[in-house]
Amino acid sequence: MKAVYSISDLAAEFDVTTRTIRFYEDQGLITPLRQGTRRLFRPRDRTRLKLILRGKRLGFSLAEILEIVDLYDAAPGESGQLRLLISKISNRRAYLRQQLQDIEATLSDLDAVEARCVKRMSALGESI
Amino acid sequence: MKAVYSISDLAAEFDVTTRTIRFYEDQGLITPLRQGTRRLFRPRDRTRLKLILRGKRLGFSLAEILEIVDLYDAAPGESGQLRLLISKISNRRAYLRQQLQDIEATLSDLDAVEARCVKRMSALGESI
DNA sequence: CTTCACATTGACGTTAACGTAAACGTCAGT
DNA sequence: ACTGACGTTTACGTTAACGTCAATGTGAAG
Repeated sequence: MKAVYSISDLAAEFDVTTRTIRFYEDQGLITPLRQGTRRLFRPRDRTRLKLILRGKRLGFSLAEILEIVDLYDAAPGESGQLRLLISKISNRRAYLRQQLQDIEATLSDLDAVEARCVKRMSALGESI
Repeated sequence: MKAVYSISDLAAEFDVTTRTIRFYEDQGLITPLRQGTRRLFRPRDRTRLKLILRGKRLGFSLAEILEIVDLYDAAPGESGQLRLLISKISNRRAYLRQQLQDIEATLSDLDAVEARCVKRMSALGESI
């Protein structure tokens, strides 16, 4: 666990292009330090990137992902802000639960398809 | 459960535009019947649409979704085809399992954020 | 017959999320 | 001093998944 990473370090580790990482910075998703003109990524930035990619695998847009990762290090002092944050979290949870249902439904569909498939194969007298 | 649906029936039921449905037909995702020039959607088409939208919620592209829904009513006779189908199913399962992990990780993250949040509120002496 | 809601096919416009190319800076190694 | 690997910004190109007209057809109701 290094203290700083170059842009190509992270690109290699997470299998994205440097262009992608710069684009994420452009969109305000990451804010690496600078040493002169070069970007310096701290562990914090690395974590952010990891979260971004996780969000992408779940099909969220970058705008949504920005909202989500911003939840993580929001430290609002006022109680109105806190209430808003909690409500956002609740919305996000509802969405994720829907996704869970979708995945389970799909997995069970796949089970059925595969079962038919195996049956058909054994009918053909084939070994698996 | 009607026998046939108009395009706007389905659009209303699933909260998409007719444009979207026509686009899906264009991409070969649905193939409704025709009565003259008009589209006639059978329960089969309705089910397909439902599957498509489920795929979308999981962040799949239409191309991927086409592959997935095609798994469902593939009835290949030859054993090579069957083996291929089973391998595709297995790949899909792996992807879905990754998504499950992502969702669980995110949910647990949200738990942590919320806990911090609640703690902060109680420190402010507020009721929830 | 006309109106009206609903349908059709084109065709161009739009947004997100990068890809790609150009033109250039910088720094360690030989 | 030169090369090569790595970095930078700027800017135009691309693809997916529709949106948005426009022009037109069609069937039932008044």
